[in-house]
Amino acid sequence: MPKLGMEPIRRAALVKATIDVIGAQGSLDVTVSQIAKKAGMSSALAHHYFGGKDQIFLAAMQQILRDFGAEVRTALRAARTPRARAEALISASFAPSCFDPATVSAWMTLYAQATTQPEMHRLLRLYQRRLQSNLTHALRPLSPRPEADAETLGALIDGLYLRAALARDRNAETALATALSVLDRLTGGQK
Amino acid sequence: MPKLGMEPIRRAALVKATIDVIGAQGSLDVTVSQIAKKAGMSSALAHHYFGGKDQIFLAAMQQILRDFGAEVRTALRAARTPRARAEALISASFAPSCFDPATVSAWMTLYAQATTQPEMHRLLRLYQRRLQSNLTHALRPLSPRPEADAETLGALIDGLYLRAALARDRNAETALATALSVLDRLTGGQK
Amino acid sequence: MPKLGMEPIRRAALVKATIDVIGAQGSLDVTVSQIAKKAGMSSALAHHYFGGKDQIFLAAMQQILRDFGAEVRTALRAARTPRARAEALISASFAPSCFDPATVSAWMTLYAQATTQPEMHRLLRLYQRRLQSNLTHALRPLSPRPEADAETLGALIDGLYLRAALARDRNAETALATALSVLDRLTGGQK
Amino acid sequence: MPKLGMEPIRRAALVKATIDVIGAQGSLDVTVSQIAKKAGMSSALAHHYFGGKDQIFLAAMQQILRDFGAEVRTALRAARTPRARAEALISASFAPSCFDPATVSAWMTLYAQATTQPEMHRLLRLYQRRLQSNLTHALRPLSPRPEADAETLGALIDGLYLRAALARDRNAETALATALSVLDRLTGGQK
DNA sequence: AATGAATGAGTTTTCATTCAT
DNA sequence: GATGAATGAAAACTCATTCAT
Repeated sequence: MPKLGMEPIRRAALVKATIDVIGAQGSLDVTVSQIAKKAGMSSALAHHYFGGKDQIFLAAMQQILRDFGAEVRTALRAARTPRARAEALISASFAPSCFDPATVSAWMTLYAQATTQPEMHRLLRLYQRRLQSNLTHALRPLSPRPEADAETLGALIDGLYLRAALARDRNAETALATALSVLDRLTGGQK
Repeated sequence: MPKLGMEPIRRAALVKATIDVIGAQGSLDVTVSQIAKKAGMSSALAHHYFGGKDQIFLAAMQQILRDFGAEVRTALRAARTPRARAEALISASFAPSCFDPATVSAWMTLYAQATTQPEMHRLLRLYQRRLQSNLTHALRPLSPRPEADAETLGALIDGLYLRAALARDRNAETALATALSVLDRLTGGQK
Repeated sequence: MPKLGMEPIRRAALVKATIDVIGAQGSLDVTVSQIAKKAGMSSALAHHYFGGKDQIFLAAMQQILRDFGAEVRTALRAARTPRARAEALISASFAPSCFDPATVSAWMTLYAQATTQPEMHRLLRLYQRRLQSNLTHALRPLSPRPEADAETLGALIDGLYLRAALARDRNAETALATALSVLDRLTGGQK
Repeated sequence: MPKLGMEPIRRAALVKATIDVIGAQGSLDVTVSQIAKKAGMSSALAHHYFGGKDQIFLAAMQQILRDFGAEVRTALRAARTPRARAEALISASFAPSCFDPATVSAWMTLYAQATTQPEMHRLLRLYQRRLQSNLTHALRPLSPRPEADAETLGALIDGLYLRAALARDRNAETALATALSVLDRLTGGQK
């Protein structure tokens, strides 16, 4: 068995460490040194593998979105009806993992940085398009205007998440219930 | 007799400069020196009048929310029916001034900082509660569940704003239309 | 009655304020603004009357030494014998007023600044010469080597004060007792 | 393999530079930049190795006391009789190295800072206790009240040092002679 | 006489980044 | 592949001092 290149291992460790550190201190004001230390290596090595702080951050965001995407896919796979698929998409957005402090901070960072950093902007758009496309597909059999309703639902999800994430009292359930009730209205309660 | 009454002038100038600088560079990574320079004074004076960077920021955010609040009140005053009041609230959220780059950056900053800075968190909650209260009041004659619908509309507005603000192509109108159409559905189209 | 010039009043207020502020915060790291505020005037006025921070400090030190000198003279006036005079000189050095935090800080400052600031050095020498002269005079009828013994006693007083002042547990009495017992030995217990 | 083991070297260089700079300018108002420059490195590195200015200062003071302690131990080792030990302790306090401008400034700084900085206070107490203990031990066979006499001698040494150090005309010898003569009196001239 | 206004020069401190080994 | 060493550049903040009124 050949000795594996360290690169993917190191990169993964750094990405995980980034998310951990952001979560631990609930803020994006983390230093490369903190991240590298958490990942068990020198900050010089972090630079070596990523080139710079921005890219480490970017990779961490990508990872979070990738994780989220995976959860969504898993949920979708288990859903047997269009209605179930729509519900799965909504539920995934309010899953406990989405309210992990690290995830919340990362999302807020993403929003804030999307105004200036093209890469972050691209990432955010990617997430939005994917959600839009998934929702549209699920709503097609249920709604006369699937695109428009998907847009509405997507925005509603984001807005509800924003509020639930920033409220100290974890009311993810309320947010979820609200979103599902809107789904009901949009689809006339069809299953 | 010394030159008198500069404090409010300087403070206002600094607040304006803060918004300008954030808007101009589309990012929250602005320094006190940049702000002070833009406001035509030394950074020392900025510290003298505000005490520190955080407080300058806070004052700027408060100003933005105050401006927004004023616009909302003006719009409400012209509205003669509950329906018109609801529309006014929604329209105000998608007014051109809300899409000014400085305003957008400020909002994103607010979201990002609310996770850690208690003052910013308080400010954001204040905005949310005010919107919620205004919407509930407007919906009371139109909806059987005014609180729940206000919550839905509030979150929808935030979500739509987020998307419209971050999309480079200015589609505030689409967002507005979407929000109004949801208002229609929630109220059964009553006027 | 002519309206008195403000100058002496302001200067006195500033000197007092300086001592107060140093005492209150137990450190020489006080700003002109703090002092001026305490004295109820603007820092600009403080500069106007004193020319600069160093001079304010110097005046404060002079005041402390002047106060100490006055106490010494009062004590000497009440002393009827050489022995009583020597005791008065020693007692004055360990009077409660000498252990006032402001006084202690001022003395330490004086020592520290005497290495560089000629004015402070002069002031310290003045104090030392005066003590030396007073002690010598008091010891002349009691000791075969009044100068040498005065030197010894003077240094001992300084050393004991240094230790008592820096010890948190106020042991001025012990220090005083030690000094007096050495006086006894030097003079063979003569009264 | 990176260059290794610089930490102790850098730390030692910084400590030495601190003492040098304080000595050269005879004042405690030295900046980290000055120290770092003298030590041939960037101020950032100084912070990296020490964490902050206060800790650099503290380390410098500790070094001075350590050096002094070493001199004392060396002198004690050569002393064969109690009397010789007492003389050694006294002589060490008036050794030429104690009158090096840097050392004098450092001592004055120590006194001045001991009123506010707990670490400095601890350091000073440590020195005082060590001297006290050494003197007591040496005086035990010579004096009926070794503790009290040690206290007297210790304070006398401090007071004489203070005066000699601050007098521009180097009269360390006179101070030493005075201290030794008091030792004689306290011990009845025993050898 | 008095002061609010204003600042320049300086301080400590932080950190992403580079480099020699 | 890996790291300790090192720094430049910049940040926030402070304060004695000056000035116009």
